[in-house]
Amino acid sequence: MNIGQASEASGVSAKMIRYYEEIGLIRPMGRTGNNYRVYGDVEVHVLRFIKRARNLGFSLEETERLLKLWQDKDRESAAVKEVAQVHVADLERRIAEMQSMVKTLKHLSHCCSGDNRPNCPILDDLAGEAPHPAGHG
Amino acid sequence: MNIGQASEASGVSAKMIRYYEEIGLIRPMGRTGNNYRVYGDVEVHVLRFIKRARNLGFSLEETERLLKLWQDKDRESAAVKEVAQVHVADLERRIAEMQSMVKTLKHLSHCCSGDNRPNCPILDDLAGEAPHPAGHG
DNA sequence: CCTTGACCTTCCCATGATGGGAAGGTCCAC
DNA sequence: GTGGACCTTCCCATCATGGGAAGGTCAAGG
Repeated sequence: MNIGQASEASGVSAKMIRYYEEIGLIRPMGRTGNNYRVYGDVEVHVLRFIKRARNLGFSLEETERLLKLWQDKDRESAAVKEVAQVHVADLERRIAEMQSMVKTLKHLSHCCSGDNRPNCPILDDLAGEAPHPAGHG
Repeated sequence: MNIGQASEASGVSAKMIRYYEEIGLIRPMGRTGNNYRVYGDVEVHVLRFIKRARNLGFSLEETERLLKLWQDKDRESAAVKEVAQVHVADLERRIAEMQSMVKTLKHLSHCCSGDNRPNCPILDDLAGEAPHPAGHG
């Protein structure tokens, strides 16, 4: 299987497959005589694993840890759970941060007439002249 | 006022102040004879505006639009509201995406014994062998 | 007057994950 | 043998930010 077919089968772009190889996330693939990378079902399975991890928001660094744990038959599931829980905590922190932004923005938008007049509480807030400061950071 | 003092007064790093100037977000500052940038209260106010916009999650491109609207006394508040609402929609989309990840991850973590045994539903899911596929993307 | 330290300047590089595209080699089908 | 669809490597861009080097400037204190 060439890289294009592996890409098709895994949902990971050929560009990314080469990149993952470059950064050591996946092993350098064997090459045919014409210098083409060759993939088998095992490699496609790894790529799909990576893609799913990425879809769940894991960084490539976290994905690498998960991949190693997956391939380590002596792993402790606690280690996997730890990676997941740290990631969940990070997601929840970012969600809370964004929700706070949304809350402020919705309030300001609600207070904005949104017509052809120039007066605008959103700009007033950003300019630091409003009763409802931005307050995020 | 030198760039260090403007940074102190605005909360924007000197590095970023120069960058904002470079990309045209703020006007190139006047220089003293020794080539130092000089800032006044007006510039600090602009920098604080930018910082607040960034704290609310606006991109620099959106911030530039807001800045121009702020400085346009003939603006229509509808234009400002539009920028804010588009941004809110984007935030909400990203929040929903992350919440979906959290939901899946919490479920998988809950099903994981998290002890010294290797069996792990989190890895099973990532490997595509689980009854609860990742399903994000 | 000279040193020291705290500023300032520009320039290059790095992040994280991804895409675009150029220039060149290869292979298959017609 | 030719065209098109692949493959290869290499460089550049994104977005916003920081690090750090190399060199200029200034103020305070000896």
